[in-house]
Amino acid sequence: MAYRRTPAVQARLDAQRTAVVEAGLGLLSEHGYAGCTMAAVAARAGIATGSVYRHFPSKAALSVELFRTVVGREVAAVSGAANLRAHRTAADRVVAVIETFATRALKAPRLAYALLAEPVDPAVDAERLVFRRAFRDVFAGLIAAGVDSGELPPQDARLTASALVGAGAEALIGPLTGPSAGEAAGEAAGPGTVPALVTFTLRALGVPDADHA
Amino acid sequence: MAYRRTPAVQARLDAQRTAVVEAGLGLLSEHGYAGCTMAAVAARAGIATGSVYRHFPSKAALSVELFRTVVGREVAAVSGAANLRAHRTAADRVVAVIETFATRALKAPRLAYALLAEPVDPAVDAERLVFRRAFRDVFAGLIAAGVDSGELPPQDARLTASALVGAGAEALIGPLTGPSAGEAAGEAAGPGTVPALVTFTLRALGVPDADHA
DNA sequence: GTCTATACGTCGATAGAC
DNA sequence: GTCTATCGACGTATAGAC
Repeated sequence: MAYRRTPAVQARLDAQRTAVVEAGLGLLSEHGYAGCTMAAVAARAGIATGSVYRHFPSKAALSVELFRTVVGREVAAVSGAANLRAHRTAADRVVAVIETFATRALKAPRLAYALLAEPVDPAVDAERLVFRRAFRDVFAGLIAAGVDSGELPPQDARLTASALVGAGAEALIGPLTGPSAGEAAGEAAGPGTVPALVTFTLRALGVPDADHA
Repeated sequence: MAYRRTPAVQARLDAQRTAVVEAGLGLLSEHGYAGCTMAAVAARAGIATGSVYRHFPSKAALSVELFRTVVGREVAAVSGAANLRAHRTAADRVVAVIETFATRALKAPRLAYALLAEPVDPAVDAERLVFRRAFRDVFAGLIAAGVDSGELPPQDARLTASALVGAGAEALIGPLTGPSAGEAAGEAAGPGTVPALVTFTLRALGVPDADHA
């Protein structure tokens, strides 16, 4: 008689896989990809090192899954912020996205650095491209609407959106690495980072009165 | 008696190393890092695959050297453009950097994509961070001067500089991948890319009359 | 240049599910 | 009784220290 996986076993396997992912997310938040060794993940998940390979064929595959999971959260968060009914203008929505993104990043700097800039396996690098596209599309929709309504000056919404994604990411990398890493001083994540980024964004969009209170 | 490398041998070795780098640069320009296999580099340099390891301990080391070489050129090019005496304002200089960078990138799209976004070995990824810092510093100096002179509104020059680096890089990735790669249409590198990026830059800097001809 | 330490991925053995 | 999941140590490669 052939062996058939019972629901109980399947449930246990699923739980174990979840535990692996949870362990990986925890390590990623605390020590970035540098701390995500297979041994460390396994230990935190309470299983043997070799058992991780029952769920992921390689470290790269696990790394990609962790990346996608975290990025999924971030995209959902900024999308939610953009769609709040309190925001009446396109600029408001774009700013909400930037603020949400930056605030969340600065609140979890190690994780944000891991997602944005930490040198990683090429497989994860490839995922970064798709995640940036996702953010770009969020921006592009908002900007296009603003241009159509006449609120924003005519512009290539796609290009402006890409530029804002790059600007936000790059502007955060400095403040992100400053406090945690032992870099040369002068990169402190001053409390002015988010407002400064917002001002940059509004100006870049071509909002008439960019220097708002 | 110990073996002593004669000048003639040394010269031949140096020439071989140069040939390897040249071959790598050629492949990088034509097919990106994807085309830079050790075998392909060796073949183009006219030596055996194993001989490449006489000059570079690993593929990663060769990749890093190629990256640094090309980026060095780019930094020199934009620095030169920024320092032209014809430019009278800080905004002019910043725009010159952006234009130079973008124009050169669009003229060598495969190479630019390799430098900016292609998934690569983590060692090259780490180099990207230092190269971005170099560009940021170029911008930061120009912007700080503009703020000091009152030409530009008060702002964190460091942050604006970082944001512009990210914006320029990200805005180009789309147009760069569009024409060559078989992506979905709509990402064409229209002739308006550079002007659009310049407009974005001027607005972001807070230049009063950003909508210049 | 050697030597140690770390980390990925695999393997044989054991315990347990069917 | 057969097949599978788990363990944990091992092989191998690589990076960093001395």
